[in-house]
Formats: sequence, C-alpha cells, structure tokens
Amino acid sequence: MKKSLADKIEEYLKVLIERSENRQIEIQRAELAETFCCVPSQVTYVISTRFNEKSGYLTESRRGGKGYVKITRLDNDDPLAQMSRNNLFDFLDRIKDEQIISRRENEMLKHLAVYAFKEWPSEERSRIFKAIEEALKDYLM
Amino acid sequence: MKKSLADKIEEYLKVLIERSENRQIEIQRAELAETFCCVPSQVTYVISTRFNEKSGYLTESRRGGKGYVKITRLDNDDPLAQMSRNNLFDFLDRIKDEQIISRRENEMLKHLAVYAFKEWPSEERSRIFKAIEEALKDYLM
DNA sequence: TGCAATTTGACTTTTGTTGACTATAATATA
DNA sequence: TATATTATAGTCAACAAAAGTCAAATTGCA
Repeated sequence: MKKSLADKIEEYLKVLIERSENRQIEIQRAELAETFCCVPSQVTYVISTRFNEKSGYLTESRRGGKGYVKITRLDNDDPLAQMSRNNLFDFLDRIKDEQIISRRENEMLKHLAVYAFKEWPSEERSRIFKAIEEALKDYLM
Repeated sequence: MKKSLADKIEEYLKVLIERSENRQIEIQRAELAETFCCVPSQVTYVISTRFNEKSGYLTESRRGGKGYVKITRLDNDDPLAQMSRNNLFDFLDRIKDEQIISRRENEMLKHLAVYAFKEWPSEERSRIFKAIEEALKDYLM
C-alpha cells in the first residue's frame, strides 16, 4: 500500500504508544511536524481522524509554552462498558458544545472517568459511567 | 471469442492475485486505467462485475490521496462456510444500508471476519461467522 | 434485430495537505 | 503586579488527489 503522509504519522505514533510504559505518549505537535517535514496542522489532522474516541483513544493537550499533545490508548474493555463510556463521552461533548462545561472540564472529566476506574471490573465500570453521567446531569442541569 | 477490455483487465488482475503472496493485491484505479488506456470507471466496472463477493472476492478501498483498491480472493472451499460467510456479508450490507453501521465499519467487520479466522478449520468457520452475526445483532439491535 | 454486456465521461464523495488566522499558556519585563 | 512577548496548539477553508456513481452511447451476440 502506498502510504500517505497521514498513514506514516499514524504508524509512527502507534509504535511510540506500543513501546510506552502505559499506552500513553506525549508529543509536541510542531516537533513531530518537523520530523515529517509537514505543517503542524497535518499532525492535528492525523490525531483527530485516527486517534479519536471512536478509535479507542483519548487525547488531551495544552497550548502555549511547554505545550503538548497527550494520546492515551484506552484498553479494550467489554462492549457494555465501552458503550457506556461512549455514552458518557458523548454526553460530555454535548454539554461542552452547549457551553455548560468548558473544553478543559470536558477533558478533565473524561480523563477522570477513564483513569479513576481503570482497575475496576468492567461490568462495574459500565454502571460507574452511567452513574457519573447521572450525577453530572443532576448537578448541571 | 474476441476478448473485451473488461476480460483483459480481469485476466490481468487474476494473474497478479495468483502471483501474490497471500491472494491479495492492491492497485490504484487510475494507474491501472492508464495501463489499459481506458477511463478509471472501467476498472470499477470490472471489479464490481468480476471480483464481487458472489465470485468469492473481497474488495476494500480508500479514496483521496494515495487511495487504493484492495482485492482479496477468499478461497474457502467448504460450501457451508462459504454460505455462512455470504449470510454474514449480506447481513452486514443490510445494516449498512439501514445506516446502523457506517460504510467503514461494514468494511472493517468483513475484513475482520475473513482475516481473524483465516487459519481456522473451515467447518468451524461456519459456526464462527454465525456467532459473529448473532453477537452483532445482540449488540446493535 | 433486440437485448445484455461493455465503454465512456460528467459529476459526486471521500480523504489528505497546506497555510493563514485564532486561542491559550508560560515567561520576561516594566 | 500588570502587561507584553513568545511559544505552543487549534480551527477552518481552500485546494488536491484519489475512488465511486450513474446513465447515455456503443458493441457484440443469440
């Protein structure tokens, strides 16, 4: 297969994640762009198309000095937990779009939900995600 | 019998598949059209009439820069496995048409079904295809 | 001759690439 | 401390590079 630039960057990042300790990497957008001789927004494109939630990744970032993009591969849990995680994430995205929470809060809550309950059995995780969603609705709406 | 252009392209592709490592080739539509001095849609025609699922082939593709068409010959000689694979594929096409899954997911699932269980004995494959179909129904519907 | 298969090309959709502009965070400076 | 500067990342729209769709025109058999 003739690999597009986007394919190559994707591959590169996946190798990095594979080699990482905890399925999580932190890159600098401009630096990676430099490595691949492309514009920085190309990196953004790859991340948004290949490392989104639908593909099982969580991304967080910060602008400004010492900025970064962090990519975490969400371990495969059972379909039920995955579904309720997606529901929760959809909900969080919705209330972010409606400006009920900020972009930062959105990221924080996603991170929290994923990490805080990483070790729980996945059947419980499913209930936990639902509970989080309910609690937020109760609080915010 | 005078060979039509479509016949020649078909023959050409079959030779390529025969020579390939894994009964799978990847072409670029425009490039192949160039080779045969015809319009690209002629290639699409050949692929859709001669390399469809009914004839025992799986095709995948991507548009845009560095796009491709991938053709895989499914040689699965057990008629039972072949039938249940066709059933599964029909099901996947149906739920794609009903927009329960996307075109991309449709392709992905077909690919998965064919490749993940490539090495299984074909009698088991029949059961596996059915199990996949059931699991999807359970999950999606 | 008439029908089915083939061939063609205009138009559509999807995917990838680039760059100008915007937003945000850290740091230096008044 | 407030403000300016610098260093990041994000957004969006234009453009490019493929493959797909569809129907009209053509061809070749039975």
